[in-house]
Amino acid sequence: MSDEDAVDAVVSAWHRERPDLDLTAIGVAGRMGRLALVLGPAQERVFGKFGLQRGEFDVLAALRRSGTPYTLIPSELSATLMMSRAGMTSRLDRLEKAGFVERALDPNDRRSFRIRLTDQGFDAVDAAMTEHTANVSELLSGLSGKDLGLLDDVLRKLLGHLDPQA
Amino acid sequence: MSDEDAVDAVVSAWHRERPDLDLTAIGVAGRMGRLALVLGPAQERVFGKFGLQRGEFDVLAALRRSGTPYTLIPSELSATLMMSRAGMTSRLDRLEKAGFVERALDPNDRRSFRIRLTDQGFDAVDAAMTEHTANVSELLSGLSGKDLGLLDDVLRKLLGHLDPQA
DNA sequence: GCCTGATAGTTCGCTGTCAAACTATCAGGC
DNA sequence: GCCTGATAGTTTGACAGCGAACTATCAGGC
Repeated sequence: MSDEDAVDAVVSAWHRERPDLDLTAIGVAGRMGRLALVLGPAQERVFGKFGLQRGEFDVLAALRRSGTPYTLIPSELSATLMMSRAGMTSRLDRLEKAGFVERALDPNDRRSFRIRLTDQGFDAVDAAMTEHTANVSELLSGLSGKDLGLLDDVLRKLLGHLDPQA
Repeated sequence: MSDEDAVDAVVSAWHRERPDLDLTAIGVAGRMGRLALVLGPAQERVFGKFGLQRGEFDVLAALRRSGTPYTLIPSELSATLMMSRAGMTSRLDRLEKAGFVERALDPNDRRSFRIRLTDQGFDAVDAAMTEHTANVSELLSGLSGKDLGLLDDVLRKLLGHLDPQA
Protein backbone atom coordinates (compact mmCIF):
# COMPACT_ATOMS: atom_id res chain seq x y z
CA MET A 1 0.00 0.00 0.00
CA SER A 2 3.03 2.24 -0.08
CA ASP A 3 2.35 3.19 -3.68
CA GLU A 4 -1.21 3.54 -4.80
CA ASP A 5 -1.16 5.08 -8.23
CA ALA A 6 -3.78 7.08 -10.09
CA VAL A 7 -5.33 3.97 -11.58
CA ASP A 8 -5.64 2.30 -8.20
CA ALA A 9 -7.45 5.38 -6.99
CA VAL A 10 -9.87 5.22 -9.89
CA VAL A 11 -10.51 1.54 -9.37
CA SER A 12 -11.10 1.83 -5.66
CA ALA A 13 -13.43 4.77 -6.19
CA TRP A 14 -15.41 2.70 -8.64
CA HIS A 15 -15.42 -0.21 -6.23
CA ARG A 16 -16.89 2.01 -3.54
CA GLU A 17 -19.61 3.32 -5.85
CA ARG A 18 -20.29 0.19 -7.84
CA PRO A 19 -19.41 -2.85 -5.77
CA ASP A 20 -21.38 -4.99 -8.18
CA LEU A 21 -18.77 -4.68 -10.94
CA ASP A 22 -15.71 -6.83 -11.50
CA LEU A 23 -13.02 -4.23 -12.11
CA THR A 24 -10.02 -6.45 -12.73
CA ALA A 25 -9.90 -5.83 -16.44
CA ILE A 26 -10.80 -2.15 -16.05
CA GLY A 27 -7.67 -1.59 -14.02
CA VAL A 28 -5.44 -3.19 -16.62
CA ALA A 29 -7.11 -1.30 -19.46
CA GLY A 30 -6.83 1.91 -17.48
CA ARG A 31 -3.12 1.44 -17.04
CA MET A 32 -2.65 0.78 -20.71
CA GLY A 33 -4.65 3.85 -21.64
CA ARG A 34 -2.80 6.05 -19.23
CA LEU A 35 0.51 4.67 -20.45
CA ALA A 36 -0.43 5.52 -24.00
CA LEU A 37 -1.24 9.04 -22.87
CA VAL A 38 2.23 9.40 -21.37
CA LEU A 39 4.26 7.54 -23.99
CA GLY A 40 2.65 9.21 -26.98
CA PRO A 41 3.79 12.78 -26.34
CA ALA A 42 7.15 11.54 -25.09
CA GLN A 43 7.78 9.96 -28.47
CA GLU A 44 6.41 12.84 -30.48
CA ARG A 45 8.93 15.16 -28.96
CA VAL A 46 11.69 13.22 -30.70
CA PHE A 47 9.91 13.16 -34.04
CA GLY A 48 9.33 16.89 -33.82
CA LYS A 49 13.07 17.45 -33.75
CA PHE A 50 13.19 16.11 -37.30
CA GLY A 51 10.25 18.08 -38.59
CA LEU A 52 7.94 15.09 -38.35
CA GLN A 53 4.93 14.06 -36.42
CA ARG A 54 4.17 10.54 -35.34
CA GLY A 55 2.01 9.55 -38.25
CA GLU A 56 4.37 11.00 -40.79
CA PHE A 57 7.27 9.15 -39.23
CA ASP A 58 5.25 5.94 -39.43
CA VAL A 59 4.87 6.39 -43.17
CA LEU A 60 8.54 7.09 -43.75
CA ALA A 61 9.48 4.21 -41.48
CA ALA A 62 7.30 1.78 -43.40
CA LEU A 63 8.98 2.87 -46.62
CA ARG A 64 12.44 2.74 -45.10
CA ARG A 65 12.19 -0.74 -43.64
CA SER A 66 10.66 -2.14 -46.81
CA GLY A 67 14.19 -1.97 -48.25
CA THR A 68 15.33 -0.98 -51.71
CA PRO A 69 13.81 0.65 -53.69
CA TYR A 70 11.94 2.16 -50.72
CA THR A 71 8.68 2.15 -52.58
CA LEU A 72 5.16 1.27 -51.48
CA ILE A 73 1.60 1.81 -52.60
CA PRO A 74 -0.73 4.14 -50.67
CA SER A 75 -3.30 1.48 -49.92
CA GLU A 76 -0.62 -0.79 -48.48
CA LEU A 77 0.45 2.08 -46.28
CA SER A 78 -3.00 2.90 -45.01
CA ALA A 79 -3.66 -0.77 -44.32
CA THR A 80 -0.48 -1.49 -42.39
CA LEU A 81 -0.79 1.77 -40.45
CA MET A 82 -4.45 1.06 -39.68
CA MET A 83 -5.84 4.35 -40.89
CA SER A 84 -8.28 5.59 -43.49
CA ARG A 85 -7.22 6.19 -47.07
CA ALA A 86 -8.41 9.76 -46.83
CA GLY A 87 -6.06 10.40 -43.99
CA MET A 88 -3.24 8.80 -45.92
CA THR A 89 -3.86 11.11 -48.87
CA SER A 90 -3.32 14.16 -46.71
CA ARG A 91 -0.31 12.69 -44.94
CA LEU A 92 1.30 11.98 -48.26
CA ASP A 93 0.47 15.49 -49.43
CA ARG A 94 2.34 16.87 -46.45
CA LEU A 95 5.28 14.53 -46.85
CA GLU A 96 5.52 15.27 -50.54
CA LYS A 97 5.41 19.01 -49.95
CA ALA A 98 8.18 18.61 -47.38
CA GLY A 99 10.25 16.71 -49.90
CA PHE A 100 10.36 13.42 -47.98
CA VAL A 101 8.49 11.29 -50.51
CA GLU A 102 7.58 11.35 -54.20
CA ARG A 103 4.50 10.10 -56.00
CA ALA A 104 5.37 8.18 -59.13
CA LEU A 105 2.97 6.59 -61.58
CA ASP A 106 2.35 2.89 -61.27
CA PRO A 107 2.88 1.36 -64.71
CA ASN A 108 0.68 -1.62 -63.94
CA ASP A 109 -2.32 0.15 -62.49
CA ARG A 110 -3.23 3.63 -63.51
CA ARG A 111 -5.49 4.09 -60.50
CA SER A 112 -2.54 3.79 -58.20
CA PHE A 113 0.80 5.37 -57.37
CA ARG A 114 4.11 4.31 -56.06
CA ILE A 115 5.25 6.29 -53.08
CA ARG A 116 9.00 6.51 -52.93
CA LEU A 117 11.26 7.77 -50.18
CA THR A 118 13.52 10.59 -51.40
CA ASP A 119 17.13 10.86 -50.31
CA GLN A 120 16.09 13.61 -47.96
CA GLY A 121 13.35 11.42 -46.55
CA PHE A 122 15.79 8.56 -46.14
CA ASP A 123 18.20 10.68 -44.15
CA ALA A 124 15.42 12.13 -42.01
CA VAL A 125 13.85 8.82 -41.13
CA ASP A 126 17.16 7.14 -40.42
CA ALA A 127 18.22 9.90 -38.08
CA ALA A 128 14.81 9.98 -36.43
CA MET A 129 14.75 6.21 -36.03
CA THR A 130 18.13 6.18 -34.34
CA GLU A 131 17.02 8.71 -31.80
CA HIS A 132 13.54 7.22 -31.46
CA THR A 133 15.02 3.84 -30.61
CA ALA A 134 17.24 5.31 -27.95
CA ASN A 135 14.34 7.32 -26.58
CA VAL A 136 11.99 4.36 -26.30
CA SER A 137 14.69 2.28 -24.65
CA GLU A 138 15.13 5.05 -22.14
CA LEU A 139 11.37 5.33 -21.59
CA LEU A 140 11.13 1.62 -20.87
CA SER A 141 14.31 1.54 -18.81
CA GLY A 142 12.25 1.35 -15.65
CA LEU A 143 11.71 -2.32 -16.41
CA SER A 144 14.30 -5.05 -16.00
CA GLY A 145 15.15 -7.15 -19.00
CA LYS A 146 13.11 -9.93 -17.50
CA ASP A 147 10.06 -7.76 -17.01
CA LEU A 148 10.42 -6.43 -20.52
CA GLY A 149 10.40 -9.94 -21.89
CA LEU A 150 7.41 -10.84 -19.75
CA LEU A 151 5.53 -7.79 -20.95
CA ASP A 152 6.34 -8.60 -24.54
CA ASP A 153 5.07 -12.15 -24.16
CA VAL A 154 1.79 -11.13 -22.61
CA LEU A 155 1.19 -8.36 -25.10
CA ARG A 156 1.87 -10.76 -27.94
CA LYS A 157 -0.69 -13.18 -26.56
CA LEU A 158 -3.25 -10.44 -26.21
CA LEU A 159 -2.64 -9.03 -29.65
CA GLY A 160 -2.84 -12.48 -31.16
CA HIS A 161 -6.20 -12.98 -29.51
CA LEU A 162 -7.64 -9.63 -30.55
CA ASP A 163 -6.19 -9.29 -34.00
CA PRO A 164 -6.17 -12.73 -35.61
CA GLN A 165 -4.03 -11.70 -38.55
CA ALA A 166 -0.74 -13.46 -38.20
CA MET B 1 7.92 -19.48 -35.94
CA SER B 2 4.34 -20.71 -36.03
CA ASP B 3 3.02 -17.29 -35.15
CA GLU B 4 4.90 -14.24 -36.27
CA ASP B 5 2.67 -11.26 -35.78
CA ALA B 6 2.65 -7.87 -37.47
CA VAL B 7 5.00 -6.39 -34.91
CA ASP B 8 7.50 -9.22 -35.34
CA ALA B 9 7.46 -8.51 -39.05
CA VAL B 10 8.16 -4.83 -38.44
CA VAL B 11 10.98 -5.58 -36.06
CA SER B 12 12.66 -8.11 -38.30
CA ALA B 13 12.40 -5.77 -41.27
CA TRP B 14 14.09 -3.07 -39.23
CA HIS B 15 16.72 -5.54 -38.10
CA ARG B 16 17.51 -6.37 -41.71
CA GLU B 17 17.77 -2.71 -42.68
CA ARG B 18 19.34 -1.33 -39.54
CA PRO B 19 21.30 -4.08 -37.78
CA ASP B 20 23.01 -1.42 -35.70
CA LEU B 21 19.91 -0.71 -33.63
CA ASP B 22 18.77 -2.47 -30.47
CA LEU B 23 15.10 -3.06 -31.18
CA THR B 24 14.03 -4.77 -27.98
CA ALA B 25 12.13 -1.78 -26.64
CA ILE B 26 10.78 -0.85 -30.06
CA GLY B 27 9.00 -4.17 -30.27
CA VAL B 28 7.33 -3.72 -26.90
CA ALA B 29 6.33 -0.16 -27.68
CA GLY B 30 5.02 -1.25 -31.05
CA ARG B 31 2.81 -3.86 -29.45
CA MET B 32 1.45 -1.35 -26.98
CA GLY B 33 0.73 1.13 -29.73
CA ARG B 34 -0.96 -1.42 -31.90
CA LEU B 35 -2.98 -2.65 -28.95
CA ALA B 36 -4.17 0.86 -28.27
CA LEU B 37 -5.22 1.13 -31.89
CA VAL B 38 -7.32 -2.01 -31.56
CA LEU B 39 -8.69 -1.50 -28.06
CA GLY B 40 -9.67 2.14 -28.55
CA PRO B 41 -12.31 1.66 -31.23
CA ALA B 42 -13.52 -1.55 -29.57
CA GLN B 43 -14.34 0.44 -26.46
CA GLU B 44 -15.84 3.40 -28.31
CA ARG B 45 -18.38 1.15 -29.90
CA VAL B 46 -19.90 0.55 -26.48
CA PHE B 47 -19.89 4.19 -25.50
CA GLY B 48 -21.57 5.09 -28.76
CA LYS B 49 -24.54 2.95 -27.83
CA PHE B 50 -25.23 5.39 -25.01
CA GLY B 51 -24.75 8.53 -27.07
CA LEU B 52 -21.29 9.11 -25.71
CA GLN B 53 -17.80 9.17 -26.98
CA ARG B 54 -14.77 8.08 -25.02
CA GLY B 55 -13.79 11.46 -23.66
CA GLU B 56 -17.31 12.33 -22.69
CA PHE B 57 -17.69 9.05 -20.86
CA ASP B 58 -14.47 9.78 -19.01
CA VAL B 59 -15.93 13.04 -17.72
CA LEU B 60 -19.18 11.46 -16.59
CA ALA B 61 -17.27 8.57 -15.05
CA ALA B 62 -15.05 10.91 -13.05
CA LEU B 63 -18.16 12.65 -11.72
CA ARG B 64 -19.94 9.40 -11.01
CA ARG B 65 -17.17 7.73 -9.09
CA SER B 66 -16.49 10.86 -7.04
CA GLY B 67 -19.67 9.95 -5.12
CA THR B 68 -22.40 12.20 -3.79
CA PRO B 69 -23.08 14.95 -4.73
CA TYR B 70 -21.45 13.98 -8.06
CA THR B 71 -19.87 17.38 -8.41
CA LEU B 72 -16.40 18.43 -9.59
CA ILE B 73 -14.64 21.51 -10.85
CA PRO B 74 -13.58 21.79 -14.52
CA SER B 75 -9.91 22.23 -13.76
CA GLU B 76 -9.92 19.08 -11.62
CA LEU B 77 -11.50 17.26 -14.51
CA SER B 78 -9.01 18.45 -17.10
CA ALA B 79 -6.13 17.61 -14.77
CA THR B 80 -7.22 14.08 -13.92
CA LEU B 81 -8.14 13.35 -17.52
CA MET B 82 -4.82 14.77 -18.74
CA MET B 83 -6.22 17.17 -21.30
CA SER B 84 -6.26 20.89 -21.99
CA ARG B 85 -8.75 23.18 -20.32
CA ALA B 86 -9.89 24.37 -23.71
CA GLY B 87 -10.83 20.87 -24.67
CA MET B 88 -12.67 20.43 -21.41
CA THR B 89 -14.73 23.53 -22.07
CA SER B 90 -16.04 22.10 -25.30
CA ARG B 91 -16.62 18.65 -23.82
CA LEU B 92 -18.66 20.20 -21.06
CA ASP B 93 -20.59 22.25 -23.60
CA ARG B 94 -21.53 19.07 -25.39
CA LEU B 95 -22.43 17.21 -22.22
CA GLU B 96 -24.48 20.13 -20.95
CA LYS B 97 -26.35 20.43 -24.22
CA ALA B 98 -27.07 16.69 -24.08
CA GLY B 99 -28.44 17.11 -20.57
CA PHE B 100 -25.84 14.93 -18.86
CA VAL B 101 -24.26 17.61 -16.68
CA GLU B 102 -25.09 21.05 -15.31
CA ARG B 103 -22.89 24.04 -14.66
CA ALA B 104 -23.63 25.64 -11.28
CA LEU B 105 -21.96 28.68 -9.79
CA ASP B 106 -19.24 28.10 -7.26
CA PRO B 107 -20.07 30.20 -4.21
CA ASN B 108 -16.46 30.32 -3.07
CA ASP B 109 -14.79 31.29 -6.32
CA ARG B 110 -16.59 33.31 -8.92
CA ARG B 111 -14.06 32.34 -11.58
CA SER B 112 -15.08 28.74 -11.34
CA PHE B 113 -18.03 26.42 -11.69
CA ARG B 114 -19.26 23.22 -10.21
CA ILE B 115 -20.03 20.57 -12.76
CA ARG B 116 -22.77 18.30 -11.56
CA LEU B 117 -24.04 15.05 -13.00
CA THR B 118 -27.75 15.21 -13.77
CA ASP B 119 -30.05 12.27 -13.11
CA GLN B 120 -30.01 11.58 -16.81
CA GLY B 121 -26.22 11.67 -16.82
CA PHE B 122 -26.13 9.36 -13.81
CA ASP B 123 -28.30 6.79 -15.50
CA ALA B 124 -26.35 7.00 -18.75
CA VAL B 125 -22.95 6.61 -17.16
CA ASP B 126 -24.04 3.78 -14.91
CA ALA B 127 -25.49 1.85 -17.80
CA ALA B 128 -22.47 2.58 -19.97
CA MET B 129 -20.08 1.58 -17.23
CA THR B 130 -21.81 -1.74 -16.71
CA GLU B 131 -21.49 -2.60 -20.35
CA HIS B 132 -18.02 -1.12 -20.68
CA THR B 133 -16.77 -3.30 -17.84
CA ALA B 134 -18.17 -6.41 -19.44
CA ASN B 135 -16.77 -5.41 -22.79
CA VAL B 136 -13.25 -4.82 -21.49
CA SER B 137 -13.33 -8.11 -19.61
CA GLU B 138 -14.28 -9.80 -22.84
CA LEU B 139 -11.55 -7.99 -24.76
CA LEU B 140 -8.94 -9.14 -22.27
CA SER B 141 -10.38 -12.63 -21.98
CA GLY B 142 -7.56 -13.96 -24.14
CA LEU B 143 -5.33 -13.75 -21.09
CA SER B 144 -5.43 -16.13 -18.16
CA GLY B 145 -5.96 -14.66 -14.71
CA LYS B 146 -2.30 -15.19 -14.03
CA ASP B 147 -1.22 -13.37 -17.17
CA LEU B 148 -3.60 -10.55 -16.39
CA GLY B 149 -2.07 -10.14 -12.96
CA LEU B 150 1.42 -10.25 -14.43
CA LEU B 151 0.52 -7.62 -16.98
CA ASP B 152 -0.98 -5.42 -14.31
CA ASP B 153 2.15 -5.66 -12.19
CA VAL B 154 4.50 -4.77 -15.00
CA LEU B 155 2.35 -1.92 -16.21
CA ARG B 156 2.16 -0.55 -12.69
CA LYS B 157 5.94 -0.61 -12.43
CA LEU B 158 6.30 1.15 -15.75
CA LEU B 159 3.70 3.77 -14.97
CA GLY B 160 5.30 4.42 -11.60
CA HIS B 161 8.61 4.97 -13.30
CA LEU B 162 7.29 7.29 -15.99
CA ASP B 163 4.71 9.22 -14.05
CA PRO B 164 6.07 9.82 -10.57
CA GLN B 165 2.80 11.04 -9.16
CA ALA B 166 1.56 8.48 -6.73
C1' DG C 1 -6.45 49.60 0.17
C1' DC C 2 -4.07 49.01 -4.12
C1' DC C 3 -1.02 46.56 -7.40
C1' DT C 4 1.00 42.47 -9.19
C1' DG C 5 1.16 37.92 -10.41
C1' DA C 6 -1.36 33.68 -10.50
C1' DT C 7 -5.52 31.14 -11.63
C1' DA C 8 -10.36 29.65 -13.94
C1' DG C 9 -12.56 29.39 -17.80
C1' DT C 10 -13.59 30.74 -22.58
C1' DT C 11 -12.72 32.06 -27.37
C1' DC C 12 -10.17 31.78 -31.60
C1' DG C 13 -7.43 29.82 -35.19
C1' DC C 14 -5.38 25.72 -36.64
C1' DT C 15 -4.64 20.88 -37.64
C1' DG C 16 -5.14 15.85 -38.24
C1' DT C 17 -8.47 12.39 -38.88
C1' DC C 18 -12.65 10.27 -40.41
C1' DA C 19 -16.85 8.97 -43.18
C1' DA C 20 -19.23 9.61 -47.24
C1' DA C 21 -19.59 11.01 -51.90
C1' DC C 22 -17.08 11.12 -56.18
C1' DT C 23 -13.86 9.97 -60.35
C1' DA C 24 -11.08 6.91 -62.63
C1' DT C 25 -9.65 2.46 -63.51
C1' DC C 26 -9.49 -2.53 -63.37
C1' DA C 27 -11.20 -7.42 -63.81
C1' DG C 28 -14.54 -11.19 -64.60
C1' DG C 29 -18.75 -13.11 -66.62
C1' DC C 30 -21.13 -13.99 -70.47
C1' DG D 1 -16.10 -6.81 -76.47
C1' DC D 2 -19.22 -4.76 -73.13
C1' DC D 3 -21.29 -4.28 -68.44
C1' DT D 4 -21.15 -4.78 -63.65
C1' DG D 5 -19.11 -4.69 -59.39
C1' DA D 6 -14.90 -3.94 -57.01
C1' DT D 7 -10.86 -1.13 -56.14
C1' DA D 8 -7.43 3.24 -55.82
C1' DG D 9 -7.19 7.55 -54.60
C1' DT D 10 -9.08 12.22 -53.82
C1' DT D 11 -12.34 15.71 -52.29
C1' DT D 12 -15.56 17.53 -49.10
C1' DG D 13 -17.64 18.55 -44.73
C1' DA D 14 -17.55 17.84 -40.03
C1' DC D 15 -15.33 17.45 -35.56
C1' DA D 16 -12.39 16.88 -31.38
C1' DG D 17 -8.42 18.55 -29.49
C1' DC D 18 -4.51 21.82 -28.87
C1' DG D 19 -1.95 26.23 -27.91
C1' DA D 20 -2.19 31.04 -27.48
C1' DA D 21 -4.55 35.16 -26.47
C1' DC D 22 -8.16 37.07 -23.62
C1' DT D 23 -11.47 38.27 -19.54
C1' DA D 24 -12.59 37.92 -14.97
C1' DT D 25 -11.37 36.93 -10.48
C1' DC D 26 -8.52 35.81 -6.55
C1' DA D 27 -4.61 36.31 -3.14
C1' DG D 28 -0.38 38.28 -1.10
C1' DG D 29 2.92 42.03 -0.23
C1' DC D 30 3.59 46.34 1.31
